[in-house]
Amino acid sequence: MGQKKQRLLEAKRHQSPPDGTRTSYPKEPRLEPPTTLGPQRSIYFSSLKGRPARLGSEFFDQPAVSLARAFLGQGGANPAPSYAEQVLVRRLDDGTELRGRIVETEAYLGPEDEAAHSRGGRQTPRNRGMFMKPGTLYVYLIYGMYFCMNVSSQGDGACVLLRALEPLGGLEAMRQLRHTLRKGVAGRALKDLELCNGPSKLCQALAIDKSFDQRDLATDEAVWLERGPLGPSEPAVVAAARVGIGHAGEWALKPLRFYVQGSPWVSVVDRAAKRNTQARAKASRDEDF
DNA sequence: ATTTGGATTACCT
DNA sequence: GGTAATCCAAATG
Repeated sequence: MGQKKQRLLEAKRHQSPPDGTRTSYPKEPRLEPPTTLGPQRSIYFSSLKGRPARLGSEFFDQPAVSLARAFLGQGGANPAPSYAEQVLVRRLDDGTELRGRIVETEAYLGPEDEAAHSRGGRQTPRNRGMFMKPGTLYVYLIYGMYFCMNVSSQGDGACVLLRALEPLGGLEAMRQLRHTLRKGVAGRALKDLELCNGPSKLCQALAIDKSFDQRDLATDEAVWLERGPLGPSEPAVVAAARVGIGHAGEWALKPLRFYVQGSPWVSVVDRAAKRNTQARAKASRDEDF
């Protein structure tokens, strides 16, 4: 009931931060600028003051939890005072660039993490990417039909799963990719919110498949990471239990999933965290009076 | 050589 | 809230 309303309120709040500049979510499907020709600007430099937009290997060389938060624009190895949420960019063969701000991640810590594919130090042909240098992609097939995309971090067998993006560019191409790659023939058009709000959905939307396994996010021509626009402050990040790992005992409960608080683009909102947030918000409202 | 199950999604009641 | 879909690869014999 109040569920939907709450979500709208959250979206709205996040849409219009008090001081404006940080984030703005499109109110309606936005038509993309022409994507017919090759890049109209360099892949490596954005218009932002000549600052290199592409993140290099050093960014990925931090522990999994730190990297998982850094993807969301929080602390970590970002040179202060840079509080940028990171943008994943995928350049299709025809030159179309698809962009999405990373809003949800999960950290997998390596051998000791019972929920990780690398648990117990298992190293197999499939999960080799987890053990390669930070910034290496680990893409694997799940449930026989979907892909998940991870980025290797510092630490043996540690990596970060990308779980959700806020689509920023190439939305129509994403919609088409999702439409054609989706299993059902069925066909209502997907809402913007449905494009990238899940680990396998974002892989479909960006046309990421097994062929991207073990590629280097720092140097690959078809996929890379850019610093988003700088914000005045770090985004609020929620830490919650990871999704879809019923087994793994105590490890299933650890707060190793991270998402941008209040973002409507997140795949799963943590109920407990949400209640706490509301309680805090209410408390601070009450204090204001 | 066989068996088992999954870091999910979409559609059902 | 429940569950079918779908197949690779890890685990086991």
